[in-house]
Amino acid sequence: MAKEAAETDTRTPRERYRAQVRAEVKERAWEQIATAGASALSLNAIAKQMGMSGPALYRYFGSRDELITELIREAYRSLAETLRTASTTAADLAGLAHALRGWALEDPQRYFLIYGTPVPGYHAPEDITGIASEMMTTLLDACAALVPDGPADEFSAHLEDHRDWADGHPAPPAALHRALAFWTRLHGVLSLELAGHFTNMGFDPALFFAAELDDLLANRA
Amino acid sequence: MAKEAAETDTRTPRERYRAQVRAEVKERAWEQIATAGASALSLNAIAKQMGMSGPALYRYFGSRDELITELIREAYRSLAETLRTASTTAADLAGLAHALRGWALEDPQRYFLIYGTPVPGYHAPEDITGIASEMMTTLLDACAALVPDGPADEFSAHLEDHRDWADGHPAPPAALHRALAFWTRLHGVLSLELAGHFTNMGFDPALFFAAELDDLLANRA
DNA sequence: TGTACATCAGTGAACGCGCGTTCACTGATGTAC
DNA sequence: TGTACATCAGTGAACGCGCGTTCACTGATGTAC
Repeated sequence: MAKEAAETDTRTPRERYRAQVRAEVKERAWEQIATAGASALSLNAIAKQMGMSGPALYRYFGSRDELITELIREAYRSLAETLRTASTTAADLAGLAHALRGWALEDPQRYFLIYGTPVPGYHAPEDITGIASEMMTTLLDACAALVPDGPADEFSAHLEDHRDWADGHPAPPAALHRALAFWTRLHGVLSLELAGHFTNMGFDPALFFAAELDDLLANRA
Repeated sequence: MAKEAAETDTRTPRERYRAQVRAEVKERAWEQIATAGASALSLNAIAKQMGMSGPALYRYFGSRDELITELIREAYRSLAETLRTASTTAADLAGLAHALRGWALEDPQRYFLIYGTPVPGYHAPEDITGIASEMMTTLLDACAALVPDGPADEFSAHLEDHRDWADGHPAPPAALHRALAFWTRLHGVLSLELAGHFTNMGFDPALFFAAELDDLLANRA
């Protein structure tokens, strides 16, 4: 999945085993999250599921919070990776949009883990911010390729002076604006769809998503 | 707040007292939700805060779930009411948008209670759907007043045949489309803002919200 | 106005549950000579 | 190749916690005659 498979594994058997158990713990955790949401995630339950005792997991994760943090990292990485892959096969915004939607529908609770209701107490470690913004790079690439740097609207002007989040990306302000709108508009549709707010409303969520995407693609200044 | 104050109160003292305690329970519940999120809501904690024993609350609410359901109802009603009020003073979409934003910022966790991550197990009682869609009526009124029923795009055509959710509202398809977009786009910006995804990004969320609103107001077919 | 009864708010004890987490320990696996 | 030691995965018992919820009961408040 990540590294190229060719290079020989220099890890000791113990290290390999550790990594394997850690992976299984996370796998079970994802199952739990998919079924009952992140708030229901329980170390003891995972341990039981794996046929071991609760305290055993403390060999692998320092605490419940540490596990959740790791899962959040994994989710952000997975999303970024998905978009990156999509951008290599079809480097347009439509491709990214559908990759995003697919990723979200694949596991709604994973989507909500990163973009859903924040737990008032929890504060993510610093490195998360960086990983979270990785996906923006792909988005900005696609937007920069598209926008003809037309006359900037008011907010684009504001973005020109507040582009820290773009992390040095050379995209013109209009592209920054479009990347932001891409993100928030599709999130708007997706999150409401995943949360079930469209059920019983009658229309087809996929068509609505497509319509929002079309509007995003329409290049008007 | 609700009914006109003039009409004499026909309730017995006991009924009045009951209503008062119920109200206080809900008030404390809202405090708890605002501070620690809905998942942390605890009947026992509320009871302790009110200086009574845990089981006492079961005189007022059948269960924890019943209390939460009541809070959800209250949130939907409050939002609908807020928009309704806004529409009487300034009956345009901009007024509604700012009322919505104000309402959301007033208590982010209340916003998330209805529009945030759904708990996989929980299923709201039927009457909630109706209350939830009340706010749509106000939205549709404002949109119908605005849209000149121009040539419909593809999704509007789809909406023409799938307008159950509009509950008989006579708004033209383009207005339906705009009402939906209004809802989901502003939700997109708001929910990400409230969840803190814009912090450290540098730009001003209020300006971005305004930009999205402007785009919504721009009348193009 | 006073007495007899019904209603109902609130208490305290209890049940059963699962949680995160610590600790001292066993036993297997790896390492060094 | 064999022995002595160190590392470390996993166990079981335990702590303390708070939760939702039930139940039998007390005592105050309201109602009917």
